[in-house]
Amino acid sequence: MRVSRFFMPVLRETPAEAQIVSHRYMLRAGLVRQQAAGIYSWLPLGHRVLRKIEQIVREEQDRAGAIELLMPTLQAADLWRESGRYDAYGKEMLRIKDRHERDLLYGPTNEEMITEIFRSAVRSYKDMPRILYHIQWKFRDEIRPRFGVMRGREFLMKDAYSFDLDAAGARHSYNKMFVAYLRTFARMGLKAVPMKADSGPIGGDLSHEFIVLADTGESQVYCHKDLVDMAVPENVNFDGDLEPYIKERTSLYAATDEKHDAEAFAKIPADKQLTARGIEVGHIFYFGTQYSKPMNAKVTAQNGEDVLVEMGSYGIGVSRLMGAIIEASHDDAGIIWPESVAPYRVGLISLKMDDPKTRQVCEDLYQKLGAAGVEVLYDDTDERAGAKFSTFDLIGLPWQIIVGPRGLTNNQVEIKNRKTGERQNLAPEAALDLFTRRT
RNA sequence: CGGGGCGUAGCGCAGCCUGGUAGCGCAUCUGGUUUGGGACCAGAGGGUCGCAAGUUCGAAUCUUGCCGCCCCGACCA
Repeated sequence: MRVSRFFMPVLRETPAEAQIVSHRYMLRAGLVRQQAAGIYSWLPLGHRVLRKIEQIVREEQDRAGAIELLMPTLQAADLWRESGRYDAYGKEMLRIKDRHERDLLYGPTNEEMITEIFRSAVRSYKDMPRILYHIQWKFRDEIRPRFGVMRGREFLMKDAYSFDLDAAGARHSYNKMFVAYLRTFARMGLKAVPMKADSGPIGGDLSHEFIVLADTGESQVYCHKDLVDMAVPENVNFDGDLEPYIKERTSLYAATDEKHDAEAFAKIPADKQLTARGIEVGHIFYFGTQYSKPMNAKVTAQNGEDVLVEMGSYGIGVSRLMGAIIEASHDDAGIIWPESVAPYRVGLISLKMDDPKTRQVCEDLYQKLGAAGVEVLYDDTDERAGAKFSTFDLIGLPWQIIVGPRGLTNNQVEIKNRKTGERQNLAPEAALDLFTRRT
């Protein structure tokens, strides 16, 4: 993409409403625009990041055996009356009437709907177990939205739901999601620690929150240091025994403020005690028959008896993750995107568009990088060098290729790593090779 | 919802206390000089001063009501 034809409204100054760093940079780098309290438009750069996060979530869900579908944002109130939650949910739920005065709601979550879909389609144990998920916009009318996209009212969420014949099966489904989450967050460059959690209004008795450690996190967390850098499970057989992966983590102390047990924490060796701030990016629940019972979701088991299905639900805050990633990865100049979610991998910066040699080398690099499938954002504008450097540091692409007449007198372009700040001078062909051979 | 604050040009702000018909920086446009870390000179455009009512000869400024946004708290992916 050429900057001269792109839509990337960067702000030199910070809008007054943005307090925390991720919010400030998201506005300044032109990732989002606020439309109302807690409701955002996703501008092209932000949209690309959102799609990349979403895709990582999708791939890891699929790998764990979950199946994607898509449910609507609007739901009929009757469905929620069946579970009893229409009245229980309170003002957080946005309630709407259609032209016929029928009660609708903008879904804050989808347990009822997925239970309805499942019960109407599945009769036999032979179609079990299943994990179904979708990635869809939700709305929760928070009393006070804040921190930009980190606590919006409208947000993109992956929510998965598991259906099993018995508690042991449900436990295995829970474990699948547990492991999938470890992999998902690690791929985004995040260190997410599973912590014991309250099951909250959704209910249930087995629940973990996945917390990203970041200084600006909204909640206080306590955990064993070894959890932070624990290796992510590779080559997992999701149909095999997953308990060892779970035990490895749950045997070490980790809790959010609400569940914190100071005595247990004190038993950790002092040099392993970690008190930090955290951002919740995922939450998994096992809740048994809490919805299948009132909604009468049953299947016939092998012995011919009808049994209520055992369920769990598993959320990831997809749009929130963008904020969390920035909180965890930035410096004074701007965002530092991990390569896996960066809107473009490479920024190609022409320092002097009216220098024929510079232009020719840039155009050639741009064309060849593109042909090789490297995502490149090419600044072909007449801006001054300093302005371009600042902009590219702000938007945080992992790599910059800086091309100017000074370097080209020695047939050199400069490669800058945004994260480390390391620079190296290479011939244009060598720079091209550096990015194309690794893809 | 309780407490605090803010709404004046695209962004950041001043002006309000003490009413007299709107200003600064950045950004934008034109011309020129510049050009490897947010240039300089000259000129130009751009504002229902959040909305409404009231007070007044006159309201960005005073009064009342409403709306929106931000921060702290209780709540949440």
